[in-house]
Amino acid sequence: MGEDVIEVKGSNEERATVKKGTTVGDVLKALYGKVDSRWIAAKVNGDLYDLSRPIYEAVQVEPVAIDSPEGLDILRHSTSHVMAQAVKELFPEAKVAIGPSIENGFYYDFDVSKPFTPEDLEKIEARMAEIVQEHLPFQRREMSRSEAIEFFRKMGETYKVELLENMEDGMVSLYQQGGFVDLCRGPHIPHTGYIKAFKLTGVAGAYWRGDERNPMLQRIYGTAFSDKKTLKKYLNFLEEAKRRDHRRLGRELDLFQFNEEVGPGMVIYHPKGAIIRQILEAFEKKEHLRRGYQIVIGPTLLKTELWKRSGHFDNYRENMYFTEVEGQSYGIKPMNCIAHMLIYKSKVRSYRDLPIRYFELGTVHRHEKSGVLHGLLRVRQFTQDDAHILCTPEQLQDEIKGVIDFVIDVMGIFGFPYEMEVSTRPEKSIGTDEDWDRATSALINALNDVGIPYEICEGEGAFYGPKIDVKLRDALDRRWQCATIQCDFTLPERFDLTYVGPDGQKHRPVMLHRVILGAMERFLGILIEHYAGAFPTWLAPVQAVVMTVTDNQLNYARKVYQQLVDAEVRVELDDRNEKLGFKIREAQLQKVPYMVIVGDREVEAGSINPRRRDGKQLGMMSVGEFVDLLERECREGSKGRVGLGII
RNA sequence: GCCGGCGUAGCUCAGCGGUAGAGCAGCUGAUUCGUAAUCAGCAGGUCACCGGUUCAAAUCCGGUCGCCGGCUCCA
Repeated sequence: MGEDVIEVKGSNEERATVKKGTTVGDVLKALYGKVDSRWIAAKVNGDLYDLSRPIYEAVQVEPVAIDSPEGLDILRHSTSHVMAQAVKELFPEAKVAIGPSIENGFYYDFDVSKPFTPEDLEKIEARMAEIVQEHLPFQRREMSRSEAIEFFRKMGETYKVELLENMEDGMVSLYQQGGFVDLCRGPHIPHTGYIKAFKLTGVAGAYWRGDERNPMLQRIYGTAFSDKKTLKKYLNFLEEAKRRDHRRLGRELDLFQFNEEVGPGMVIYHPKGAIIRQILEAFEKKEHLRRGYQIVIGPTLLKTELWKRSGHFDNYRENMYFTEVEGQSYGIKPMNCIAHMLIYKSKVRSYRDLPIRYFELGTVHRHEKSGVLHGLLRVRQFTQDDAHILCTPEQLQDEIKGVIDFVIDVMGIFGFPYEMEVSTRPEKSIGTDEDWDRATSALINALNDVGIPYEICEGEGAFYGPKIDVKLRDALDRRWQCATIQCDFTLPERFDLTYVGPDGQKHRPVMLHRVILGAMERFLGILIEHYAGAFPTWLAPVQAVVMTVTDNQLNYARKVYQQLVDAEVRVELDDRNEKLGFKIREAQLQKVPYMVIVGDREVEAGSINPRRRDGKQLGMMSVGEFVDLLERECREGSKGRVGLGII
């Protein structure tokens, strides 16, 4: 083989020999014998490369298509560069910060004296469309970091300079399309013409480097897809999500309200919302009792002295509400742990008593910043399905595993997809390294034991210990923390909790805070969006509506209604003087699982005629048969845990 | 808390310096009807709140409160 040629491999058996310095694009052509217009970049020995980049060594090359996950990432990243170009052309004084691709799109942050208006966005979008038409190539070049610093300093791009100054690399890469140059690792699409479908979706303030002490930049969000059809599909999904929004469904289904006169972040449950919560709470009590938890109830108001001892006053004061009664300062609980500590302390505990698991549906108040409130998903008063487990260090891992199993079991019943994260020691934290290591590995070992995937979030733990968080997604795919399992080293110590070991000596128990659903409010919000308001029968606030064809069947319908009430079915009677179709439509819009139709034929036969929410008519049956059917359906939907009449 | 947008009837929205509107919901009456909207009539508003500009403010300006989308923070 000559010195100026190299052998390259494809992803399967493809082989080719090319000259040194051949571009990635030409290598692909040699390997696969074709040029696919969907190919926008390639993986060279696993690293992403531009098609225009030359190859000098024997490598393995694999194409990246524009509609693959990695391809979409590249496309969106390139689109963010095009947006930045348009912004720089229209607003030359704007300084650019960062512009990555994100889940479902991209953004770019700019420092501008005046925030962008929606009209600005239209202009930017229009200019971007022109740039796309120009088919400007993305050109890569490399320079030393110090050269790059000088380069961007001359341009007045102070944010790029700051980024570069914080980098370690000796060489950095720059990308240019048209007159716009950006510091960037790449790769990019070959030219701007590859952008077939994009849309700017919004503008918002965002702190430089995500730190609220830094200046606020203007962030423009957008998205891009490989073709117009998929973009359309995505925009439709956003429309669909609006219809699933729990705030909208909460009003339409008469579940709850927020009231300006009451105050922000305070939920008022209407009868139909309250009954769902009652079902969830009844379900939770049963599930906890059968797993060896004891139900306890603590007070809402505790003396401020106690919050000082627990550390909340020092670490959590801004989020707490305080009040004064008879010259004594009290704090409203933002967490439920304190009373549980005091219950533990109420007598001498033996190692034989452990583990102790205290469960409380505890209502807490947290003064959340006004801008973060969000329907039921982020409120100021909420009820946690909270528990504190006190155990010996030896029992810790099994206890964690027990909680993980509990979470998996419950999520399985609701059919939620979820993601788990382990958060490790943050900078600002207390406790010894040994404690942290032991607890962190206990969490990780337990997850490995159970065999479910998880992400590690370095430095994201609570100041008092590492934790496992379980995240659920709302209708818009935003992630919300629900279940959490947190180790705590400080509270057992601050409250001097002990147990007597087999050696007759006092020992310090280990403590876990944990919630399964998290907050009832947040969980209900996710629940509403997950089912789009069409709750399964075991959770539906109204399981059936009895409706007559004409007023002639009213007396009979009232009897049927009463029989269903007696069987503990959540049932309503629609005795309005309306046509059947109208009543069905209303029940349908209320997403009631069953409509129980009663006409002359049913009166005659002493039966009822149920119609399911999906339109299926079940035919005539007796009330008893219908009750059995509902009971069965509740049991099936809740994996056997909940039947009729749970409360 | 920060950046931007928005607050008109119970709900969805129109009106954007010159007498507050529609559809749905509600009420009354008629109709007695078989699986997603029967017909007719009636009633319903401090245009979020406070202040300013103007002969005149729902409309323009400022402030407050609330909501929405983000950022930061979190169950």
